[in-house]
Amino acid sequence: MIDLKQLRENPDVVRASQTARGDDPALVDLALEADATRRSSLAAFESLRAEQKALGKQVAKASGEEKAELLARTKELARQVKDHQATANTAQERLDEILWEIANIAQGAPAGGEDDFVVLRTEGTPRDFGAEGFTPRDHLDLGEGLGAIDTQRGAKVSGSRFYYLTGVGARLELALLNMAMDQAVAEGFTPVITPTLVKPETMRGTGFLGKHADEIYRLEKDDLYLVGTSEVALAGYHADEIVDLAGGPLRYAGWSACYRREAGSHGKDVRGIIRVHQFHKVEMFSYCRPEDAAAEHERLLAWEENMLAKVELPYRVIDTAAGDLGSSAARKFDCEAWLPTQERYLELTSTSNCTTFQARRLGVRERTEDGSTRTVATLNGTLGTTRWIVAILENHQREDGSVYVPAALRPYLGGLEVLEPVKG
RNA sequence: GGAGACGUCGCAUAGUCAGGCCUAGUGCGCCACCCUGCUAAGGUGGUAACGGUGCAAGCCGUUCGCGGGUUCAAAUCCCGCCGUCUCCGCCA
Repeated sequence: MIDLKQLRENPDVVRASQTARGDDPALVDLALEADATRRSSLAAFESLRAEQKALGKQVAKASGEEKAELLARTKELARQVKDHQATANTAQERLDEILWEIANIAQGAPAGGEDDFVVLRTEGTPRDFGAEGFTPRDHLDLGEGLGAIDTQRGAKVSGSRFYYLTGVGARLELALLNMAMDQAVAEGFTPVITPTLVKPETMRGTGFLGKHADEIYRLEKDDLYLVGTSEVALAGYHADEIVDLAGGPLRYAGWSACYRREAGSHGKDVRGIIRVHQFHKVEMFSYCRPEDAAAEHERLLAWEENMLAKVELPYRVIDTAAGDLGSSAARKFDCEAWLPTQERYLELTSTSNCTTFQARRLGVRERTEDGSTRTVATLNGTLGTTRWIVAILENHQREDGSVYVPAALRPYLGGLEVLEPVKG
């Protein structure tokens, strides 16, 4: 949720952000209107309520005829108080409804939609398989050859977009995620294994129940949601708390399974494990002071790039356009690895600066030096996911179907330097 | 799944049975000041969040797990929900 004070003082900034995102700028005026209604109705209720309380005290002291007369007056007053309270409540609810619909204010992100990103940098050079004299195989071919990926049985047991990781596939995922965890811990993150089922208010607070609510699994019977990322559980971790940021940002590295319905992506990335309903991820999450958020965002990006360097992948960094941010982010950087068989870049990491948007919805504040409280900023970023296996297999494949293991990963694979095919 | 106990201002606790003097008391902790040549001890005052209003000091409202209800008036009475703990059952 954006800051109501800011909306009052700089409505144009919010309107511009809504427009850049392709959202409705008229919401801003609806909010201002609702806020005015709320304030006037609240003032009316509060003065009546004060009068009622004062009269109530007199009732307690009075007796006899005097009391009867007071009771008559105060009865009528009570009725009015109730009416005004209802009006004030309605106005408050109306305002909340609108405020919860307004997305975070984009900051520095290019305007436009999914295709309007800006490429910030390109790192590493894709291999020239033509020069090497062979046609690269895609990750599923390779994965099946290695006995690492089994989508057939995944579909048999759970349906499309499910898979088994077996043998070196399972080991590779564990290796990658353990390496990610170790890096995070070395950088001072607190490792956390999070719940993957959360209550509606937590899911709503993180901003995932807006336009993309269809992406999320919901357990109707229990009124719980399956998280699409541990960001959700980590954002909720300090909900309704006043945290201490005097010693710097609070940084958590979440390890969790992630679940996505992939509604509306029928026919897209149907082969292999690029786009699946369940995967595993190590996610960085940071609570910091609002003025430190931009710098923290750069740090999260740098840590992501560290991981990409360790697995020796060519990638580019993009600055996501406003319309592709998701409702909570003010800015988002994605790292996309080169995918040789599709000759395109594939998102491997995503880091978002949610400024105070999520924290305000979730009630995460800090104590300032003057003793007051204020909302903190939250950020998140990917350190590793199952999908990385796709890029690792394809980029590090050799003509015989074996796969080179990046040096940094070897300690996590018992020293294995090459993944060898299990058959022909 | 069954039974019971509990949920109060950072922590601990009083208040709930008998609704109004609760503007939620007390202790601890914390902060400021005073006193004591230092330290210990002591004294005085302060000590929540959110919102409204005001240039400001301040004033007002809301919040006693959450949501409803009864009443002129609810921490207190009634209903529903959530959470914690204990015991029993069931399953690891």
